[in-house]
Amino acid sequence: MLGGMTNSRNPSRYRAVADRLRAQIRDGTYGPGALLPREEDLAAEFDEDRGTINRALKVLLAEGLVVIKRGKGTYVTKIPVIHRNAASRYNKDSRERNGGRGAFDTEIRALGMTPRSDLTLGRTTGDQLDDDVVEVLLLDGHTEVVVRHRVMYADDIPVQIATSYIPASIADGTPLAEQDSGPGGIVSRFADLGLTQTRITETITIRPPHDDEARTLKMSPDQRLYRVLHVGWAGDRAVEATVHLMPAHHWELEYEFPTDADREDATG
Amino acid sequence: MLGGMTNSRNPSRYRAVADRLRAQIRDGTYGPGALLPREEDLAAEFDEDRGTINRALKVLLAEGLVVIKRGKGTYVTKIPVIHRNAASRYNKDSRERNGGRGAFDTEIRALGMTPRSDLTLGRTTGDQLDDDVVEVLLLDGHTEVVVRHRVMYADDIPVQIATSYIPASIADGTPLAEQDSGPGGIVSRFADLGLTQTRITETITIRPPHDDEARTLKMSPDQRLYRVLHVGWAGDRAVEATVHLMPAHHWELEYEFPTDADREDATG
DNA sequence: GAGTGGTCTAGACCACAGA
DNA sequence: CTGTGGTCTAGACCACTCG
Repeated sequence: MLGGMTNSRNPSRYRAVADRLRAQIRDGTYGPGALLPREEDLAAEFDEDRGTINRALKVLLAEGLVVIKRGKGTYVTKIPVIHRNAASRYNKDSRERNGGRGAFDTEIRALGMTPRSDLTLGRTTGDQLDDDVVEVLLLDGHTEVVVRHRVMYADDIPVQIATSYIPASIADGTPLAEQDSGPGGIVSRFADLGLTQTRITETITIRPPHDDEARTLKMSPDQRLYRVLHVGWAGDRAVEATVHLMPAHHWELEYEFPTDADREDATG
Repeated sequence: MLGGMTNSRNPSRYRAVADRLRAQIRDGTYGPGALLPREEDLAAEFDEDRGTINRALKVLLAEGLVVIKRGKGTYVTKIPVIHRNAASRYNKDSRERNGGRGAFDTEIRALGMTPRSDLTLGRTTGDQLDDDVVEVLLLDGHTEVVVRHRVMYADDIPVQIATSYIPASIADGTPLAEQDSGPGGIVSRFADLGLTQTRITETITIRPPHDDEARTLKMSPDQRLYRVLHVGWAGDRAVEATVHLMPAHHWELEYEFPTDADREDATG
């Protein structure tokens, strides 16, 4: 009575268990924040080996549906999905509308949660940066960049790491190199410097977290994060690059853009 | 000699094995398309149990680094990352530049691969559609929509499912309801109808594939796909919604948009 | 049928949390 | 010290591929 499968839909017992638990989470049997029975009890309930249950819970963990606390138990995830609208983040109206708070604050408050963020300032050269950041900022081994490293929380749960890189030649002597970048965020500061960002590009990839990122964001290695490389352009010059790391299961990303019929280069 | 860990970086043996194999894939020890040794041999090589090796390979599978073919062996993934630029896809210049071929063709040919796609036409009512599609197209239980379902391949490897929904009231009697939607893709057809899409919104989420999607895209349930809900707006009316499903490890998504300083509603 | 991966089991030991 | 999850093992059986 080993191995085997029930049908083609559920190739394995642990996936079948995962499916059943997932359904129970969705239908409210186990609501947000609820503590699931311990694995041994689930094993008895489903008449499976504990190993099978453990594997099933790993599936749900990878999907971000549960949070497993070693030594304590397995809980249903609390956070709703956070919506990030890229366009409105960099829209002047929006920036001023929310009273000088950043876009992140708005996103989190929209969910009735409390935003918080920790900022660390630093500087470095291209050696230790991701290749694409180096490339877009035209860095060589010597050029220094100011690093603004932010860890963002919603109700004390870490939901994003955002690291901005600004060439020191631009940032030095401005609020960009200071702890408090002032109302409206750094985009407004660039405008003050005469470096109005007219164009934004964002490149999205998905990958597992590195060890340090997993620690900071309290993620399992089986979970995935969005890596968004955000670049602000003043003309053809990249004046700022920011890498956003967000647990994929917590976020939904939205983009909005005009087609060429609506742009200056439209011909018809 | 059971359990245990080597250090805090590699909490478990299977992850350590995964790390070593990942490194070997990156450094070319096992190049694209290469066949890895069978699990039993890897077990001997790393002096681990086969179960541990199997678990390590599952990690790499979930990351999309290997393709496991039951009964045959485990191979290093061949496909490079495909780049999708949302803005240029819907730019008239680009559409005409590539000789009437769609954006997908361009994306795949840019990698030296051969694109192919299968189109299935159908129609349905809102009942069976995703909630967000129903909502944006203002569908009720009766309104019919034309469904254009495409499965796209690169060198015969499935890399995307794109399903477009167009209200029948718009599509009927036009090429939109036909097998061949004509040069420039359906966006050009909308323009012909006087429904020039002036604005696009795309909403991105990550999730595991459903069973049928996993089969079509040859994905493991542990892998993830991007779900991009693309909506074309003519004024305030959504004239088309397309759901793009793409294995996350195969794709990189790029967006480009002007800041308000560059838009008609700019005040300063 | 032989070869390869997929999974299950049952028991054991480790690591972290908390009283 | 107890409770909970994390992992490893060794063996066994199943499923898919190919000759």
